[in-house]
Amino acid sequence: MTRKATAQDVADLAGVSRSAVSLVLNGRAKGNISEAKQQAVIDAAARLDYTPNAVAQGLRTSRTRTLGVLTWRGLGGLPLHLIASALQTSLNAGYVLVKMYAEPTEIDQHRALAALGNRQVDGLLVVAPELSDYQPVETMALSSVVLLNCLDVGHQLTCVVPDEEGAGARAAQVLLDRGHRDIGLLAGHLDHGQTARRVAGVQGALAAAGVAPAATRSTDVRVDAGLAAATALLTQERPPTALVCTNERLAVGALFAAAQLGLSVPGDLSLVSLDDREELAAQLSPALTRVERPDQLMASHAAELLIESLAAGGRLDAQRYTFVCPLVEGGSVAAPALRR
Amino acid sequence: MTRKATAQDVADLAGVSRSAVSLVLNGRAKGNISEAKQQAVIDAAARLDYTPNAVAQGLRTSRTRTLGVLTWRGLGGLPLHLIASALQTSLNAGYVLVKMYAEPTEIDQHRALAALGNRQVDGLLVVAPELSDYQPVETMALSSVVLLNCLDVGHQLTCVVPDEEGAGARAAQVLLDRGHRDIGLLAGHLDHGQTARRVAGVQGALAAAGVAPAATRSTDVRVDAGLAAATALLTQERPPTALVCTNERLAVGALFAAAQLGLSVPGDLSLVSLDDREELAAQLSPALTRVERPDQLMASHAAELLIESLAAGGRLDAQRYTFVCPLVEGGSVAAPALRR
DNA sequence: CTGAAAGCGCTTACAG
DNA sequence: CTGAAAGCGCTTACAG
Repeated sequence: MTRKATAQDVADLAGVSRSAVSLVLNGRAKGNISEAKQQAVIDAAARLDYTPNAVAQGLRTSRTRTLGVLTWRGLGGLPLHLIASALQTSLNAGYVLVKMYAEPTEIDQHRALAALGNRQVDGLLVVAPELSDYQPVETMALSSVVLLNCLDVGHQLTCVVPDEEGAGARAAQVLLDRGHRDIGLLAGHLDHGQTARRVAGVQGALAAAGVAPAATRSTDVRVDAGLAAATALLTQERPPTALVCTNERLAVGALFAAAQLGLSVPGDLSLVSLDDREELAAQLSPALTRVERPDQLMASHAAELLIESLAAGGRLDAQRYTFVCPLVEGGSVAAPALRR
Repeated sequence: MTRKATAQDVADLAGVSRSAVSLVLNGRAKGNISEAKQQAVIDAAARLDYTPNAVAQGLRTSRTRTLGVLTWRGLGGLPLHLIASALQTSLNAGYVLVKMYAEPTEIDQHRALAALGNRQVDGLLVVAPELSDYQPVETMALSSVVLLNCLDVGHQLTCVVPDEEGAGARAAQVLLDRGHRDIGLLAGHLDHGQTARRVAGVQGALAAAGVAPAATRSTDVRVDAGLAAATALLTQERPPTALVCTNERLAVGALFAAAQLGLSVPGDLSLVSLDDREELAAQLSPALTRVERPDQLMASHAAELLIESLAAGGRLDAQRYTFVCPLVEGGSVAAPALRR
């Protein structure tokens, strides 16, 4: 922020030309600049605390070492954790992120892409708040793009996504393995792609095991809604012995329902949650057995794909990288209690 | 991302010089360019979908319309919500944010500032995860800097902060007003600046009302720790009739404790929480009466201060803007139950 | 082995 | 009223 040294300053101090400074500092001095002068440049640069002006570099090379991030607000807000993880990886690689919000409408997307284009971003990361299909704006095909947590309907772009259906199946399987056959399901709205996939995974696993479909309550993804829905399920004539929750907040509500009904978890009721990395499930008592979305891994991978393709100067393939959601054992699952 | 039109392209199409394009598009044509040519430029720019290359503009004018954000990880993670709010405001004003993580150590801060300096950011927003004192790196004094959620110990910089002590006092006052005299306090670690301020506010209000200090439990800011601490307080010989929680996660724990002990809220126990805008308190049953930190207002204000000072070309004063944390009524406070 | 020159795309005095 | 020129700081062919 203070008046910065330029390559000319370094050249003057080292007694060489501006070009020599550039060559030495970019590692292309070998066979071009004498050893003595190389050292002089390095010393001068250190003395002046010189680092090249990235704006000028960007203009000259048309590589800004900047990545655009296009994101928008979902039911659970912005995908801040995904973006933060991608940022970490990018910073480590010397890239900087410029984030833009844009509703998934043509017009908004165009405006945002234009803004990023002006800034000469080298690549673009599209980060969805919840797993969904994505209709890319046409201009995207031309540049380096990676979709994170959404799928390109046209199969033209690289996508990094969690296996939400597998996550649902895994959650159900934990309960099946312990002997549960009456399983309830607390879910967000079913017309929501992410929820639909999770629910499909749960029901699919039950069907595969020859077990009746889970009695399902679909609500807002809120603690209080989860409490109400779980209470309704648990006060039925023949209540389930276990619940799967598609989101952490619903699981918090379910745990409240159990506490209010005097049910112990996992003694009277087993609970498994799918986890959006809000870090709630891990802090409950008992900590919930859960299937976690690997935000950190997915985001790092997406950023790396983008950065590596940039370094290689190559186009990205249209591959889909699907990440397994791992099971994390908590203390909320036990064998079902004997029926009264 | 596709090959963009340049000012030269517009000039060619409009039949004028490059300078004319620049003047017209920057609103400085008046008295310099004839009406007819102005219109020709405007039409040509529209036809070519021309917008000036921000990198070139930045190099030429040394104003990049980019703001640096310096932040780090606190006990509750990164201040993502504060940053998101600041981003919203900045984007609306045509500014873009470049975020850097840096531990609050000299060396890390220097490295991050150097990276931002290379990128020629116009100003800097320092965003702390929890209210704290901040020792600015010396180079900062020279540029446009606003501190968000932290205080410059040297009183040289503009700061935007919440009134945490006032928030604590307000929370306590709600309970005092309803007639509570036995008030317990669930707090994070007391050596933590933010927690210390909140606790001081609570105890100060009690003292001012001539009430005995709150029995205090200090724990990690986690749901399970809150549950354990609340259980301990509520199973004492003479339990408090109300609890203040310094954080939402502790409040969730307290509500679990009440549920497990068969205490109804607010019938048997009143609860007030300070709120870090995780939106948990609002979703509980009952929704908690709480004192909210106005993240949105603070962040917008900080961004606006910075952007306005940039537009005015002026230096920022070293003022401290302290934001009141407003009370939000929930359903978790009632008059104390009669003592058995 | 080294330095002078061109040029990325823009804005801004400066001649005419 | 208009166009040609300089220059922001850098990198990269290109002469010598």
